[in-house]
Amino acid sequence: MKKDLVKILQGSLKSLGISPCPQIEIEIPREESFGDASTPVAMGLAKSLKKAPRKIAEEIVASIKDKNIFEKIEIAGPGFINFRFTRGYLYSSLINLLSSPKSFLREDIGNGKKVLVEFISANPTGPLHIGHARGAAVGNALCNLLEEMGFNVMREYYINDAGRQIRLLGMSVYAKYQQLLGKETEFPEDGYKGQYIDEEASALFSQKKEKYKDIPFKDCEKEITEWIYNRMMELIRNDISYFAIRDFSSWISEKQLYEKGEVTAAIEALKNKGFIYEKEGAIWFRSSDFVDDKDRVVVKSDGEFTYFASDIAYHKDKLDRGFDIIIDIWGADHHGYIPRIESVMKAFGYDSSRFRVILVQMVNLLKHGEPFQMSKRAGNFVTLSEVVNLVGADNAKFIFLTRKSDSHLDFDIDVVTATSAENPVYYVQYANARINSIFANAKEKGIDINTLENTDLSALSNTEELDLIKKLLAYPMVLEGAARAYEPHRITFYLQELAGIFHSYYHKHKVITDDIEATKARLALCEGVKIVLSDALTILGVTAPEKM
RNA sequence: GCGCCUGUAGCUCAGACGGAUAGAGCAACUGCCUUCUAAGCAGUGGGUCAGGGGUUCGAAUCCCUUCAGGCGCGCCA
Repeated sequence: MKKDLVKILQGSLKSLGISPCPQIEIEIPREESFGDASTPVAMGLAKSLKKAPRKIAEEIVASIKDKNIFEKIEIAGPGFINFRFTRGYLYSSLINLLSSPKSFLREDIGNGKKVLVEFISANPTGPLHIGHARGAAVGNALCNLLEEMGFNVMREYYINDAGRQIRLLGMSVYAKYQQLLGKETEFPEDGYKGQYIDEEASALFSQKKEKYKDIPFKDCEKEITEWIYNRMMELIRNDISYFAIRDFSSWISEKQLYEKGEVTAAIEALKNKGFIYEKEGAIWFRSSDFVDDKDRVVVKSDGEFTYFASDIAYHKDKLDRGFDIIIDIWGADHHGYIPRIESVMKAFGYDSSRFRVILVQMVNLLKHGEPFQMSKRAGNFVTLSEVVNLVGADNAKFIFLTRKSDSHLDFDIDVVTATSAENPVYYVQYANARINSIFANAKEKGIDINTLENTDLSALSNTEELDLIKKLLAYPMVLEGAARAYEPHRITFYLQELAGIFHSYYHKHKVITDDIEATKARLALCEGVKIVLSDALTILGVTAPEKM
């Protein structure tokens, strides 16, 4: 729909001698009387052409050559051009959707551009929690979306396996293990205290028995941290797959960045560019030359690298791999890091408009409107797997995607588990299940549902049917907007609207009747709805059950 | 103190690059299962878009400012 309109308008503007051709916006007016689609393009041109917008609109309309897909074109308000499509156009569009869904629904805006999306990237020191779950849902959906829109997407998880934290984890397990063996051992001050640590210590014992009994930590540190690291990574991978997040295409280890000398090399590279200096025994990066408000230490005066140093190396590594667009998905509590990483990107000469951090806000877990603390299984936080057990993966993902990622989210267990309209995921899935049920019914009656794309649709004539078709035609625009803005939540809202129109239609009109022509036309419409519902749900990473 | 995010109906939130009379769900109230799934549908009420100023043909949207909430400001990770 948008494609067709833009093409027509471009031709029109060209014949009027307007160049360069401005970006042509198409919107779906919320008011039915304003037509099926609308463009404000004349208003945008008013300034540069020094003419009244309505006058320009008139000229544009007059110069449209091919008017046969329109029932009506009107100029309204301050200068909108409103289009009303003929039924014939709607029918043939629906046929196109049925016969080749992918090419009809997809606007290739990616052109194979290489995109890197890094998300979750939780420290391998424990199970994933509810905050990670939101980032996972957003990252997964965004990757799916971009991939569908023609980008070449790489999904990446960065593992902070080099620092103090992983060592602390090892120490915590070691201490618990010694305690199991009846040896009084001091538990590290900032050690990990979750119950999972106890379990890991028991597992260590049942696997290695008394191997480390009288061995001081420093002598078995390497073995134990490696052991627990592998266990934690397995735990995280399991959590990810339990949440039905698509596999990552790459896992980058911080430790390996050090081992391959990338950290030193990255700092060296910055030094060669003159962005590194020494002060008070430490090594600094001149981030304040760019967008940061102060310079940042990369090597401490005791000779240790800071966490930021490996981040520099990691982002340089991303740049070196030649991505056109680099997206980091972070918890909102890390927003203070954006300027320094942006500074790094700029220091390496990367156009920072191609780097984007998406912040995912905190999740407030509630039950019955009250803050909800779950079992202390993993210390003080709620784990992802517990959430999945409680509310289901589809449910949780959908809820996470019903907000823009940078707004706070109240996640109320009662609301989320309610099997009612309070719960949008069921509402949408239910529409799909109903359609399946209609098809099952049709099949039983011996109606051929395999060749619906050859159906004569002229029986589709009531408002609800035409509205449904128009809504389907708007779907590619939603996808495009969501992809350009990196906002998968727009799809969620669209889905609720589409499902709403369908439910209403379903209730008002019976699909299968004695009128075989009308029945087939309506089945074709249902097929269109089904295609779009399942397409969108798939992008969001949510299943579309056949039956509910 | 500085920076970032948020503030839209009683509640939870949408609002597309500045566009037309500001939207949805829930909650409240009224109806609808002999008919393809009632996890559904139809209807009613509900607003100073936090307040104030500015930019322009036009502002919930952009700029300034005040207020409220959250987060971040380390040679921590």
